[in-house]
Amino acid sequence: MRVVTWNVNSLNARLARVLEWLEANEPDVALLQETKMRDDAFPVEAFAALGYESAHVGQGQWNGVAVLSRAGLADVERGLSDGEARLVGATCGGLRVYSCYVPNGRALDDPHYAYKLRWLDELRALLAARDRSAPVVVAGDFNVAPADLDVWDPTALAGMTHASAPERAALDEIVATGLVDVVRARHPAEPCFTWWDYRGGAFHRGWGMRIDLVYVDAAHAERVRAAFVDRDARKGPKPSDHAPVVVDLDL
DNA sequence: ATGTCCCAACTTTTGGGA
Repeated sequence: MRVVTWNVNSLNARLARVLEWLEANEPDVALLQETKMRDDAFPVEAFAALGYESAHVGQGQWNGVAVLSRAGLADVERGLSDGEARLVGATCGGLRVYSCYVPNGRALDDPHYAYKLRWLDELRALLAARDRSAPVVVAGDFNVAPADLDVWDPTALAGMTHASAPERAALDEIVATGLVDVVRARHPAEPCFTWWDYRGGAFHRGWGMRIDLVYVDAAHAERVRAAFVDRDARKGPKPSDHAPVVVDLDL
């Protein structure tokens, strides 16, 4: 079972690249974030032509998350209590998956930062209450770099969002529900960045962060056969500012 | 580091968000 998570930064702007990537990499399940479209605009047919069923939670201009699956798609779960289109869960052939788009936070003293922490805590509560009998993948754009290894220059992030202690503690609490960050588990020393700012030549300068994460429940983490970032997908014309993160599971 | 990209709209440029 190949699962990918990818913040596409507008599915309208990225559709050709997403379809091309799906054809080339053949994931069984794709978890998308920042589709930035309403449900009635979601390209159901384009994904169906590649063999994918889809579940989309959209709100229009901002946010928007989706699950695409070639392994079945049932028991769709839509959103948290905030009403924003930031979470969709589904069961794909026995695997429970969640596509997450965590609030950005904007700045440490911004109300949006407190909202980010509340949102992460609500996700933690949802995951703490999950059905433990099924394998689960929780993935997406968490807008948090879990450790200093996950940012190009920790000193540049001092006093900024994405690397603050409360955000990292919120991720730790999510992990404590019994999850494993499988990219970091398999690559303990490489940064494995997933996002680079469009500005300032950040990609070519190596100014990135690892904020797109894939968590697998601890009981199935040893079934991970590969976990990697497809950095090449950040290159070329009209890229997203995020790269896809791919995990292969032998379930 | 803030040099870009994407969206909406009182749209052909600006402002908000990331």
